[in-house]
Amino acid sequence: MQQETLNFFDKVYEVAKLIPYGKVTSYGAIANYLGAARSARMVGYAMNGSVGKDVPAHRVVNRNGLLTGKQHFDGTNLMQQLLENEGIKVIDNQIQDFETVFWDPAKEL
DNA sequence: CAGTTGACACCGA
DNA sequence: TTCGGTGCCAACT
Repeated sequence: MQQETLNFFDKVYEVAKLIPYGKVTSYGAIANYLGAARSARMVGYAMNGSVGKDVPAHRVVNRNGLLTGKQHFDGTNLMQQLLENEGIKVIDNQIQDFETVFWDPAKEL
């Protein structure tokens, strides 16, 4: 029952909220699922307003599995702490076994 | 209304 | 192989 009245941002929020516990995805994967593979940057932009949207932005990382958006979080290593809290190994802002915890919306959905 | 920005991704040196 | 620069697309100022 999705309304196409949703903007690109809202669509990103919807997908982000679908990310299962202990899993992560990439901006490009979400953009690809939305049909805007070249708009990966927009996905990150959308996450900027994720606060108050119940969107687990900490589960969204770049193609390299690197916590590039960590800086946008409240403090400093909050994003990394959240991921580790879900069982995801993160070392120096880099997700370990990225392929193992990777969740592709276009593939799972 | 027009210009700049940006939590990325890809290509080339 | 590592580093740098360019490209894309929609939102934000």
